Parts: sequence; structure tokens; C-alpha cells
Amino acid sequence: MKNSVTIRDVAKHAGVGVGTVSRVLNNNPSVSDLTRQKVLSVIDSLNFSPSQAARRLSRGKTMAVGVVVPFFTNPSVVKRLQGVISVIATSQYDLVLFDVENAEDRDGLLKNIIQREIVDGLLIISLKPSENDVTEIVEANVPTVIVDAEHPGFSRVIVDNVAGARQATEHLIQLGHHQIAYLNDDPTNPFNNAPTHDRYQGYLQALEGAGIPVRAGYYRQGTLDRESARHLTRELLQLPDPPTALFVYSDTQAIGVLEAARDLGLNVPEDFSVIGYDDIEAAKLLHLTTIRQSLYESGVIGGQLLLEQMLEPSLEPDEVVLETELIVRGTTAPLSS
Amino acid sequence: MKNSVTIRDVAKHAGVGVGTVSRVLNNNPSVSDLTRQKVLSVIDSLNFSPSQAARRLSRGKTMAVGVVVPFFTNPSVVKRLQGVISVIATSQYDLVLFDVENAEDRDGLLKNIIQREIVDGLLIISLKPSENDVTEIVEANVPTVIVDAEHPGFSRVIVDNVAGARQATEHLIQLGHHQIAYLNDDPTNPFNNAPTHDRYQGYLQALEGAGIPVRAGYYRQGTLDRESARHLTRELLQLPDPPTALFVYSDTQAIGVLEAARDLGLNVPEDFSVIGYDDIEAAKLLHLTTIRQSLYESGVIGGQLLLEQMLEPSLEPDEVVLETELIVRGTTAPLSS
DNA sequence: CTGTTAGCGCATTCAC
DNA sequence: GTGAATGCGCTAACAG
Repeated sequence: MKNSVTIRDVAKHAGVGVGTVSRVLNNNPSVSDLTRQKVLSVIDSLNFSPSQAARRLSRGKTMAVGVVVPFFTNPSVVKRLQGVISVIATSQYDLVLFDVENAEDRDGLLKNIIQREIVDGLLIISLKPSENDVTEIVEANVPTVIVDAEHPGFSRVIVDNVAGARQATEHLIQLGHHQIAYLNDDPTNPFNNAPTHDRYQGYLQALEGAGIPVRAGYYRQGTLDRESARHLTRELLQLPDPPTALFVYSDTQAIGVLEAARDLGLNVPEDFSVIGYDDIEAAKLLHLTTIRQSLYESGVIGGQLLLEQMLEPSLEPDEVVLETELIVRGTTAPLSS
Repeated sequence: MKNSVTIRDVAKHAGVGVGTVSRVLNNNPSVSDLTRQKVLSVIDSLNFSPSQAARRLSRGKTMAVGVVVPFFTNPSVVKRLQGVISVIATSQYDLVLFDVENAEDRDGLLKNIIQREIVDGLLIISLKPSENDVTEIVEANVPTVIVDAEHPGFSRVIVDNVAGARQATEHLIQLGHHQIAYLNDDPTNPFNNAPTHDRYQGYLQALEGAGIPVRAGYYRQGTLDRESARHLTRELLQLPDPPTALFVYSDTQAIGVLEAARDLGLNVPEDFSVIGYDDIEAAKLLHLTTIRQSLYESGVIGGQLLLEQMLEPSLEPDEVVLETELIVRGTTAPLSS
């Protein structure tokens, strides 16, 4: 049966009051060494361990942080989560995980988490909270930090997507490409569409900077999976005047792009250059040229920000911007004339 | 500030007692429709939501399940966890995640989880609990299920590793290979070494079944990473009489194997056949022939077993054995003479 | 059907 | 320094 030793049992056995036991439990200095030792030994012999539930109610703190992730399936999200886990594990907090797989999940999830008062802090990954959620969080005064999404009200760690996309596109331009297409994420994605817009902007900026006209026909958008990317790339490559290079919103999609090229008998990078974004594990395996963002590190920093925030709730929201890095591998090459 | 509306406020505003409010909160049928409506509307207008902490203490239930995973880094573990998440999300339980990265973490973690009474149920993935942990769990009477590890005391979902390994090795034999090496996980791995032994047994059985003598020099073991596998494979391939085929404990290691073959200028599968185990995402990308185990499904079933177990704690431990499947892709071929 | 009361196990006053 | 009392917010048992 349950280990139902309570603080009262300990008090009785040690011949002290419950208050004293509680004090030694919380390292309250105003306990004499003698009684402290006595209590400690009784705790040990009774194999007592305080009930979290009671402690939580009494102190009004849950000693848990909530982490909300969209599409736990997504490799980049997993990587970020890893970073978060690594820092939360060093703290006293438990980690409660919430996965949101669709828009219905999301609406109300945050509100629900807040209202049930099950966490002392919230870490939101790659998900833009709705305005309703935001007011809910603010009213409840729950320390919150966001990783890979923007909101001025909260501490956040983001990456400069405009710059990263520019970097990718400029790499292609430097290789001599002028017919550069862009395969985007679906910007109607309800979760977090800022990166979608930003990367497109970066793409446009790079083209404009090089004086290359933007061709509407070289733009495609689709969901974050391989199949969709494969299909759209085929469209692109079967254009009368197909692009010679393609910048893809994510590595996951880039995998589908590579498949499409193979389907059509095109050699990458000789006939067709491809650059992705994220640098997930698979990118290395496939020798995919890509833009690396510090996925794991973003989680670590996010976790640290949250811990600080919970310690010092009065802190102003902080913004950390992570650098991107161009990783040249085997899917981009100079334009062959 | 905190939303400090309590059940008492609701009772006052609705002109009823707290007991009644509690009843409607818990869908207790013995409340008249009229008062139920009244209470409900007050709850709504006050934006009241019961405190989990109080509820937990009062009911002696946490409404949370703990999930313990080793090496959150490991792709196969992530996949299993996904399955677990998908079913827990459909329940009323929150999911508290614990990652164990080293042996020190593990010792005491389970005990700690149990003693703090923070979960109503426990799901352990790819980790064999120590005997101390087991007695702790049994004494505390916490419903527990294990995924990808054995223990007679608990419900578990496992895969027949002997059969899977036999299947892999037989595939190689059928292709005409006689010089078949095995690259194993490190069996001193303190977390869960049963699969290590079992797969080795399956390998041996297949060889014996075909009358192929076992060569000690064709056995290597190392950690679950690419680098180690790469190194050990090079050793194997530089033997005076190198193997023509290799069965690898995991897909992760198989990636390193492929790298080693490339390092040495060997063509896979023409010169050297490789078969992995797990069928993680990367296996498909690399066209790796492998043994698929239902990773995601194992998590789903594990989650379901746990939910059942919590509903009906008197249930006998159940064992579910999942089938493996040979997935032939591009890294195995007939022995070229 | 419904109001009242007594805990759940601990933290935290307040006196001594 | 330490014991006793009060309350955290809710559930459940007991009357009515």
C-alpha cells in the first residue's frame, strides 16, 4: 500500500511538533542541531517523504513547468525540446509535456493549463500564442518564455529568419544561379507563421540585392511534409523555363525536393541546386546544404530564461536572437552553363 | 494576479453549499437540473476553475502519469514516446516527462518519482528497472507498464528480439552470404541489456540453423553512436578475411557502418551488405535494409495498457509481443562471387 | 437532492 | 528554538 507516513508520524516518533519537522524539511535555520538530527534520523528510519500534493497546496506552487510543443513529430521541435529538458532536469522542477497536433487542440489548451494551475512556468516552442491565450497568461501572472516565436510580452529566443533566408539565397546567387525558386511553408499555418513570412522576405531581399527579378512562377507553398514538397517541386521542375536552384523552407521538405529531382532524372547538384533550412540530423545524412539554426541551444537558453523568470518574476522580458550559419554540403554547386 | 476564485465564492454567489458546487464539478448525478444550471452559470461568469493542487490532495490522485525515457536523444525512443503521448493526450492525465541520461540519474529517479507521489501511473521506456526500483514501485502500488524491456511483475510491450535478429541474419544467408559479422550494442549498458543478448542469440541461431560456423573475429560491440560503429566496422573490414555482410544492432549504428564502408571505398551493397534494426526515419532516407519494429505502436499500446491498469489496478500484468518485419531496401544484395 | 463538516498533508503564523 | 493552531481549496461522508 501507499507509503502513508506523514509529517505527523515523524513528529510523534521524534517527540517534536509537526512545525519542527516541517522546518527541517525546508531547511529552516531556526532549528537546533540536536533536534534537527533527531528528526532527520526518524525521517530516515520511517522512510518518510513529504507529499508533493500537500506541499503544492500549502505553498501555492506546483514545482512544475509546462512545455508546449506543436507536432511532437517534427525533428526540429524534438531537438529544441531536448535542450529544454537538459536544463529543466538540473532544476527542482518537473516537466509537464503538452503536444498540440491541430488547431482545436491549441485553442483552449494554454488557457486550460493556466487555469488548472498545474505549472509555475510555461515554455512554448514554435507556437505563437493567440491573443486570448496571452491575456490569460498575463492575468494569471505565470512566467512564460517562447522559443522560436515572437511576442513582445514574453521573453523569447528566436532566430533571424530574414537574415538566414537571405544567407541561403545569396549562397545560391554566388554560385551563379539566377533562376532561383522558393518553396515555402504554408503561411496559413495557424500555429506560427512568422518564420514563413520572414524567410520569404529574406529570399526577396537577396534577389533584389543582386538585381535579379522576382518571378512569381518560382514560388510554391505547401505543408511541412515530404510528399507535398515532392509534388510541388515536380511542378517547378516541369515549368517551361525551370529554376536551376531552389531554396526550401525546411530540411524536412528538402528531402522531398531531392526525391522529386531523382524522380525526374535530374542530378543534384550538377543539374539542380538545393538548399534547406534547420540542419536537422537527416540533413547531414543526405549531405544537404542548409542553414543551421541552433535548435538544441535555443531550448537550453529558453529553459534558462524561464528559470530566471520564475526566480525573479519582475524581470523585463528578454529577447535572445540566435545566429544562423551556412552549412555547405553536397546539394549546391556552381551553375553549369 | 492569480485567479483566486474558489469553490466557496461560487457557492456564495449561487446561493448553494460548497458540496453542491463540488458535485456539479464532478458530474455527480444527484443534483437537480435547476441548481446545476445555476451553479454552472455562476462558474462561467466568475471564470472559475478548480485548483488541481487542492483536488489532488483531497482525492489522493494526481491525475498525472510519469513517463521515463533514457537518452531522449535516441530516435527510436522519441518514436515510442510519440505513441505514448498520442494516447495519454486523449485521457484526463497530464504527462510528466523524465529523462535519464546516465546511470546516476537512474538510480533513485524512479524511487524519487514514487515517493513524491506525483504520478498515478508510470510508463517506463527502454529501461529495465533495478530490483530496488521494483520493490519501491510494488510497495507504493503504482500502476506501471514497461515498453521495450522485460519484467514479469509489470505489464509490458516488447518485441521478440531473438526472432527479429534471426530474421535479419537469415535474410543475409539467403542472399548467399556466409561471412556474416555482427555489430552489437555494448552489453554492459546498464539501462537495458536484454535486447543486446537476445539479438546476439538470434544471430547465432540463424548461423547455426544454416550450418555456418560462428567466427569470434566477426563479433564487435560498441556504444550506440555512429562514430563507434564507424570505427569498429573499419576494423572488421580490414580483417585478413573480411565479412561480406554485416548485421547491425541498430539503424543509428548502421549509419556509421555505411560511412565506414564509404571511407574504405567499398560499394554497398555490391561489395558489402548491411542490415540494421529499428527502421527509424533515417533508415528510409538512406535506403537501409532493416528490421522494422513498431516503435510508435509500442508506445500506443503501452499507454493503453497503463490507462487500463489505472482504471482497474487489480488486473494481472499483461504481455504484448509485437512482430518484427523485414524491410528490404538498398543495402543488401546477393553475394557477388 | 442539498447544506455542513471533517479531513487530505503540509507550511506558516503566533504565542510561549 | 519550538509546539499548537489555522488555512491552502477541494472531496466525501453524514445528516437532514
